[in-house]
Amino acid sequence: MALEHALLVALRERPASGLELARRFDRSIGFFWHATHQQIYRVLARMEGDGWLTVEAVAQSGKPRKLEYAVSAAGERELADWLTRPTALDPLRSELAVKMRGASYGDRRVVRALVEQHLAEHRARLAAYHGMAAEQYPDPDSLAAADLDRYLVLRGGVRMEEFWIAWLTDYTEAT
Amino acid sequence: MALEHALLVALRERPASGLELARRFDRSIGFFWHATHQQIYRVLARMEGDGWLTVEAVAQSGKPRKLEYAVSAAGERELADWLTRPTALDPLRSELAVKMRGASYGDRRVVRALVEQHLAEHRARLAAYHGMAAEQYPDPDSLAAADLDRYLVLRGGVRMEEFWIAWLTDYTEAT
DNA sequence: GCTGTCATGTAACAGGTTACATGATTCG
DNA sequence: CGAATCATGTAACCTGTTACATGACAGC
Repeated sequence: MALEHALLVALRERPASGLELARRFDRSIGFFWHATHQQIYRVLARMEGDGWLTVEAVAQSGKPRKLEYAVSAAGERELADWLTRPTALDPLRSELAVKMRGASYGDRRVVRALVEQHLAEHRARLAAYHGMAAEQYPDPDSLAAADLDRYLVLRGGVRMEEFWIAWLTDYTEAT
Repeated sequence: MALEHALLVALRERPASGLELARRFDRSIGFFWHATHQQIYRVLARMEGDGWLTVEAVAQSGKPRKLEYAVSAAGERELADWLTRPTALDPLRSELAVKMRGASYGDRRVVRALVEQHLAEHRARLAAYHGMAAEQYPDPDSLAAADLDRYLVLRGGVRMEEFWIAWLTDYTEAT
């Protein structure tokens, strides 16, 4: 499992509650990882039981109290160790690709329309990522350490959307 | 679930046994979908129970008999219907991206080495895909219908590997 | 008879999704 | 009071992975 380690990275960047983590996973880190709040709560509880995290109840003005998690020394060791372990190539599962491949067994025009819809959504995402890059990293050449890492992963998100746009455009032009 | 539908596509292209499907999923269709033989057997049995597939025991010379599955009329209807249903954007989960983002919480040089190893594997895959394209589709401009679809998905596989190579190269040059 | 390959499976588990439940607090 | 938002969780289910089991057949 790697959600645990994605959470360790997120919590080392900044301690947070379960819901805050879920929201963060819908943005920055979420280019390449996603999790629902239900799953996050479950995993946080287990990690705290394993001693990787510490919890603290934090009162908030105007909102219910939240449980803020932070990485413990044992969690830091686990994260550092995990970072050195080899990783298999990340498999991609694309339902859309299966539909593109099987288009001739149904209505090709509908499949083409689905592709065009995805294309529009990927274009919107690309624009959003460009906006985030311009806002959060106005001067990319002067970045270092953790800031540089975050920027480079955002660059990956941009390239990913460019990949989808290029491929799906290719498809619509050829069909 | 979409493994069922990926199997319907694969079996409409050509009836096959469970193990043959598993092998096929490691190649052509496998750019964007993967499944182990254990999972495939389980799903095939359920699909046959649902009436989407027919089975036939086929004797082979020099090998044990195999169970060959083919798509039934009900399966064809289901596939055609699924092809018209909208699909959410395919989420990508990348452990390597999490490691890149968290590199500063461990040994950055080791993370960099992992990235270089992935880079080499993606280069090898790209070469393999180019080889498949040259061998199976020597004249892409004259393709139509199912052959065109398969070629366009292979193009997607090529673009995918190019995405990884561009991004990971980017990363190694910046760190 | 042993090893390797082909072929089909079972069982236990881990990971992830979906639907629902509960309570605090603010705002109209 | 009712609706909306924030926050934490439970339960049931589905999907996918890992480890193991079984048997047929070929070649040495």
